[in-house]
Amino acid sequence: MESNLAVQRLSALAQPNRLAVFRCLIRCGPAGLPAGDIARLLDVAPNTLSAQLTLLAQAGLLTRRRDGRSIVYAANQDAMSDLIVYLLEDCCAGRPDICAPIADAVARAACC
Amino acid sequence: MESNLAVQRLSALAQPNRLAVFRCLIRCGPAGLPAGDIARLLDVAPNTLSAQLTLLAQAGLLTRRRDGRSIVYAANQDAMSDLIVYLLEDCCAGRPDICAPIADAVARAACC
DNA sequence: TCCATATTTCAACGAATATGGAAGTATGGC
DNA sequence: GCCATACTTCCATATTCGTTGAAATATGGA
Repeated sequence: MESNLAVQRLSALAQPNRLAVFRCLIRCGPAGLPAGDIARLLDVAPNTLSAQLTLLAQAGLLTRRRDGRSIVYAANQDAMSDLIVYLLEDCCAGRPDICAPIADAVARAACC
Repeated sequence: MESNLAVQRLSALAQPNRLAVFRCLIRCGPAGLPAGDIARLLDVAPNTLSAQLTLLAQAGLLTRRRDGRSIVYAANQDAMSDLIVYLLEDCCAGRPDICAPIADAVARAACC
């Protein structure tokens, strides 16, 4: 993954509403949610939310598809794993004792 | 981890220079690097870098200690693991098939 | 076709951020 | 004490970001 893309994704997530949107969609899984439902759930103006969704989608963190009058957004898990892998890269310079704590934490986080 | 803290950490990482600083320090491990060395490595003005280091440290992503005339910065791995755990939280709403790809990617990323 | 719903785009404003010059603080050596 | 080194803090400026009202687009139903 390129550094620019990582920054773009981190920027997209680095805002309270956008992080909430993303986490909400992560929990929804591939089914996703229409923009309107997200706006209601998070109590954000539709046009404001639209800008936020666009930003997340441009960063590759969300996918969008039309379903009738609604536009359904869903989290892109690959983008998320790529970002995490990038952040963990080269974390111990070959010394396992250094990054063992991180590896442990990640293993515990595996939710399934 | 609180949402606010997650946003603060994501914001701190969401800038090319700061991400480079953090990755550089992750690779250095607990030994860390003096501010001046980082400035030279990344070719950033000392005062600009100082502001960036302060921001990363305030987010808890870096620790600092004085060593003679130098101030040595090191990556805080716990902060990083906490952030990653937070980002992975609730990722599959109880359905293992959904987040298996993420779990796989993270397992592959375990560098040691 | 006409209307209502769902969402986006545009333009503009205030707020927050990034950077750099200049001055300040802390440490170590003479 | 004095000076050089290593960083930081302060301040001003330019840029970017987030939000909102208003207008535009797309879809589905009567």
